[in-house]
Amino acid sequence: MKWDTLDEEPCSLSRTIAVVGDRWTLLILRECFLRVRRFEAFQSSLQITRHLLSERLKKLVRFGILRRVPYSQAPKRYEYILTEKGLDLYPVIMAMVHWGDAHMGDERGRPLLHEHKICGMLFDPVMVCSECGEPLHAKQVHVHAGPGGKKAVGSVAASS
Amino acid sequence: MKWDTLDEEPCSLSRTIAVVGDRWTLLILRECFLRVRRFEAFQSSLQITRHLLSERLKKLVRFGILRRVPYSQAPKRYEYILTEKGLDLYPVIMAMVHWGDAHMGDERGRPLLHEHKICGMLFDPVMVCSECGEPLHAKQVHVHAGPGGKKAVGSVAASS
DNA sequence: TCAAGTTAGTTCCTTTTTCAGACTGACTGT
DNA sequence: ACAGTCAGTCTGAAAAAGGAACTAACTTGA
Repeated sequence: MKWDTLDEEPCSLSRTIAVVGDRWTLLILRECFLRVRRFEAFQSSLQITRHLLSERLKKLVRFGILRRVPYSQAPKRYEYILTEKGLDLYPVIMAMVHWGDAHMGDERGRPLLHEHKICGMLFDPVMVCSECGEPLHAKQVHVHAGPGGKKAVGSVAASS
Repeated sequence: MKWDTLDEEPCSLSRTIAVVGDRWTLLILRECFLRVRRFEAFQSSLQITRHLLSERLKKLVRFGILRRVPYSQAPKRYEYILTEKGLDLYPVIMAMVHWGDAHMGDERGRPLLHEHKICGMLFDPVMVCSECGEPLHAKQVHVHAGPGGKKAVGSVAASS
């Protein structure tokens, strides 16, 4: 598996990793979800080197996750705004936040709490089945080769 | 933000990234969920260098995501098995797979299909609110500083 | 009008990580 | 005795990341 052709693998996880699976990308996206939009703001809140930030923003624009939108003509200045494709990464980030809350916490409690504006409650994100609505567990899922797949694979029962 | 102290940041996303946010770890975990357990099997299916595989497995054991279990005494041989903490990463991987299916597909269709053994249907994973059960969207979530947080932050309305 | 500040990068050099592949050691099966 | 398996380790080269100064095009305030 080559790192620079990961987005051509017949595996949706590989393709996602090709986009968000490097050292800074998910942290940049967290800032986007916290409404950070400008180069200097990303740089100072993440302490990422300017060079790498520049590269990562270009990559996210290239993959259609951020849009580079001018907000000043002279001098030319741009801000970076999540597209629909970028907004759709919210579940990925929330899944990681939730795992961190559950398994990487310290004695001080969780760093952030999330309130659902729809119901007004503090909540945790839960991954459910689109068909029956039940929470998903690895051992209850069976994998089939799809049309874009290479070969059949067994059931995704986790090593127990 | 330093890469090697990311797991001490007051941010659950950073802490999760400290564990699974490097070049190979999530791909190794995908193999674990596909019931791969042995060094040679990881190596040949991922084409990862043996050195890096060894490092990554050690790291996953150190963080309590895999257990190193002997299956042969002479010669000493071990296999790597997901712990509960590791199994709990399933939603992270499924969220990424689903995003890849939705946004990185090619003309051939999705590589894998998932069947929920509970209801028998092919499904997509959906992230919902633990309190009201509605699907989550970034713009409907408001963030508050929690006990382990540093400072208050605004609402997570995505840059629109 | 002139110096200082802001913003969005680029350039250069050093350090760290990753890659590719050979090598080791303890066995097994024939 | 000899090839093969398995789980790694070692080494040197290549790629990526880090740190910090520099550039370009303005704006602001004195």
